[in-house]
Order: sequence, then structure tokens, then C-alpha cells
Amino acid sequence: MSTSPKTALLEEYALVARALSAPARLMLLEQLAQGERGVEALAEKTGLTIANCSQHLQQLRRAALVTSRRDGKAVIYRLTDAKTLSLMDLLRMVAERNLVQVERILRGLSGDEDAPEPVRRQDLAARLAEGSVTVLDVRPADEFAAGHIPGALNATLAELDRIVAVLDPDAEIVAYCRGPYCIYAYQAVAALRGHGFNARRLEGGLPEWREDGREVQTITG
Amino acid sequence: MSTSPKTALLEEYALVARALSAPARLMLLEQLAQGERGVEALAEKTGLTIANCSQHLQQLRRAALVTSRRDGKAVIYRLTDAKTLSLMDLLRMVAERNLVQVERILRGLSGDEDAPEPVRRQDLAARLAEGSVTVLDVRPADEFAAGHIPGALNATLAELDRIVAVLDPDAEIVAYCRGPYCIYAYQAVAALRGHGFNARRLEGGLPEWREDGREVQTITG
DNA sequence: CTATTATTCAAGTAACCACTTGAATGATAT
DNA sequence: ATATCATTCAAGTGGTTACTTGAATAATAG
Repeated sequence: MSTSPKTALLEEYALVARALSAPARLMLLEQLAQGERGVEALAEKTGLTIANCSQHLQQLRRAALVTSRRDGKAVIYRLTDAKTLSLMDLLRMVAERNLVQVERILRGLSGDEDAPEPVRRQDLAARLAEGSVTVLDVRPADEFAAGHIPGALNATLAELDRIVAVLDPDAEIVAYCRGPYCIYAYQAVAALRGHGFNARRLEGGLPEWREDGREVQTITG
Repeated sequence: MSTSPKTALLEEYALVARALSAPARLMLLEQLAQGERGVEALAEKTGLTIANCSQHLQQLRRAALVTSRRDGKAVIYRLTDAKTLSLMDLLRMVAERNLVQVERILRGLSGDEDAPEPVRRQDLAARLAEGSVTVLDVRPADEFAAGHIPGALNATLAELDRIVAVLDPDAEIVAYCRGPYCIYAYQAVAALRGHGFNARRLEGGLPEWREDGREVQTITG
């Protein structure tokens, strides 16, 4: 108890920030934003070793950004609450707004010229209701199965050619992926526009869609 | 360019979080929330050496959380925009909501028993208009002079006795300080209640009051 | 130009963090 | 109980960060 309460408080706040200060942990949070997961699944998705993944998760837990529960032999992690998502989002907004490098990277992803405005979720919902749009989910099949926007097609970037072959060339396409941290949708839109399609990106991803309270479709295997 | 764009992006986001992950830098941001400052003034307020302070400020600048301009020989720093404040605030909210330690520290500051609800800013504004409340600014005199809530008294914690002597024992007192990161108001309220006063804390501090667009009084020396 | 003042840079040290490896724990099934 | 599986712990290594010290830059005053 040699430290003042002021320093003690600041150290706790700093702990939360430090938890967000490693790319590996941001990747984990992005995965968890899709839904709760076990350690092994997270390790596989992020490419971390299991021990390393576990240690990162414990840091996130210490910062109260995630919570865990036991399910048999497995330990299942999930985001503590929506505030965790807000924090990640604000982090991204500050970075995108103020860091030149970020803009350059994002511009590079979009094919460096005309980046069409992203489609807002409420607009997509309206267009979906009238059936005037094709929705493309650019995530791996297992994540698609666990929940996707109703009526969406599914194809990873590698599988885009398959989709291109069957799409109506005049269709308006809206692509989405895991969320604002995920770049699949950027790349898919760039590729589709390269094929001459009228493609745009959805603002946010599935977690945000869910957060809005909108309908989600699942495939039970 | 051996790293993928995905990793590059996450590293930029992580950079912003890392900038927030040291207590010294949070202290600097709290000071800057009061208004722009030069390096020396910041170093003195935070107790850092000048060189160390300068280096921390450069990290904050790299993360685009603060901006600097030259004014003669001095370099003046300020928060880049209101988003920086939002980030700090969200950080604090996550920490307060979910970290047991934080609650314990805050409870300790308030004299560990009955912590009265803080007064909301709009409520204080209304009460001020009808003159039914005494406002106490618990910051150092120079910060008080640079801007305070109109009609507020000023006393640091060390000077509280002076104020206690002249206050109407029946007065309702609202204390505030630098903002949510600052604990002076907590401590002042605890001390005043120890003296039998009806004292409460203002939610937020002067930066938040200003952010609301409310009137601020200054003393030009 | 030289001196002065405010800030930044550069180099060095101690502490800390990410990641790896291999062993230990905890829950379940046999 | 024993075996098995998922996760966590513990120890070690390389790289990074915070802070200190002393020198270097940049703007102004004389």
C-alpha cells in the first residue's frame, strides 16, 4: 500500500488499455465478438499456440474484457458486455480518423481509387425486405453456419470465383464479414468491382448487426 | 511489407491502446483535458522529469491522441479531439464496472460506507440558476483561475479547513475537480461529510462541464 | 552573433512482456 | 482408481519500454 489511491486507480485503467494493446488480443476479441468460443477454437482461428492463446485470454480476463465459464473439460470465453465492443470500436475510430497509416492501408485494400461509401445496416435491412439486393458473407463456412444475415450467400475470398460465376451481373451486392476489424469485406468488394460488379461494403459486420437486434439465420449441422 | 494488411491494421489500433496503457500518460491526458499546456507545465503537474514527460507526449502524439503546435520557444500540446476524452471515459467505465479492485479503491476514498450518488451536471446547472447550492472547486489555484464553474469557491484538499470555517453548516455543497480520473472531489466530499456537511460529488469534472457547452468563468491574472 | 530558454534526441539500465516448451491441474469417461 | 482431454501454470529467452543522464536542436533576447 505504498502507492497512492490515485496511482492505484490509474494503474487499473491502464491495465484495461494494456489488454487492448496487442494485435493478438484484438484478434481474439474480434473472434469473441462473433460469439463465445473455447480456447482451442480461438487458438486455431488466430493461429496462436494453445498455451499462448490461453495466456492472452487470461490477460483479457484480468482486464475484465472477457469472462469465462466451464463447460465440461472446456473453458468457454465470451465478451463481458457490449462495452468491450464499444471500446474496440472507439479505438478503431480514433485510429482511422487520425492515423495516416491506417488510411493508407485501408485505401490499399479498396484498390486505391474510388472507395464507395459503406452501406448502413438500417439501409440494408430495408433493401433486404424488398429483395432488391444480394448479400454476401465473406467469412469461413463455420462462422457462417453459426449465424449470418438471412438470405446471405457465403464465400470466402478464395471461393469468390465460384460466386462470380453464378451472380447476376446487374445485381447490387453488399458484402460483410466479422466486423470493423475484419478486412475480408474490403477485399471482396475490391475483387467484385474488379469483375465489374456493383459491390459495396456493409458498415460493421455480423456482431454489429446482432447488436442492433436484427434477425440472424443459423445452419444447424 | 512482410506483414499482412490485417496485422498492420491491428498494430495501428494496438498502438492507440498502448498509448493509453501507462498511468503517466493517463495523467498527462487528464491534465490536457483541462486545456492545452506546454511541456514544462505538464511535467510539473504530473511530477515527471521534463525529458520523460516529453517522451510520453511523443507517444501520445504518435497515437494521434494529442496534437502539438509551436508557440515561440514552447511547444503546446492539446487533445486532438473529443474522441480522446471518450476513449478515456470508456476505459474508466469498463474498469469501474468490472474490476473489483477499482470499486474497492473508490469505496475507500469515500470513507467506505455511504457514498451518496453524484450530482448530474444538468441538475447542478438548474440548482445554480436558483442559487440553492454551494459549488466547491477542489483543484489547485492556477487551474481554477484558468476556468471554473461560475460562482464556485476554490480550495485544495489541504486548504479545506479554511473553507469549512466560513461555510453555512446547512448549505448543500457540490464538489468537483478535474474529471472522472481525478479523486480530489471524492476526498473533499468525504472530508466535508466528516465535518457534518451535506456534500456530494459532481459527476465528471470541468472538462465534461465544458464539453456540455456550459458557461465557464475565468480569472485573468 | 552569442547567450538563454524550452524542448527533443541519444545512450544506457532495469523492469516487463510475448512467446516457447514441458509439466501440472481439473473434469470426465472407463 | 486410471486414462484422457482441454486448459493452465512455470520457467526461460529475446525483444521492448520506462526512466535517467547528458548532449543537441530551435526559437528568441541582447
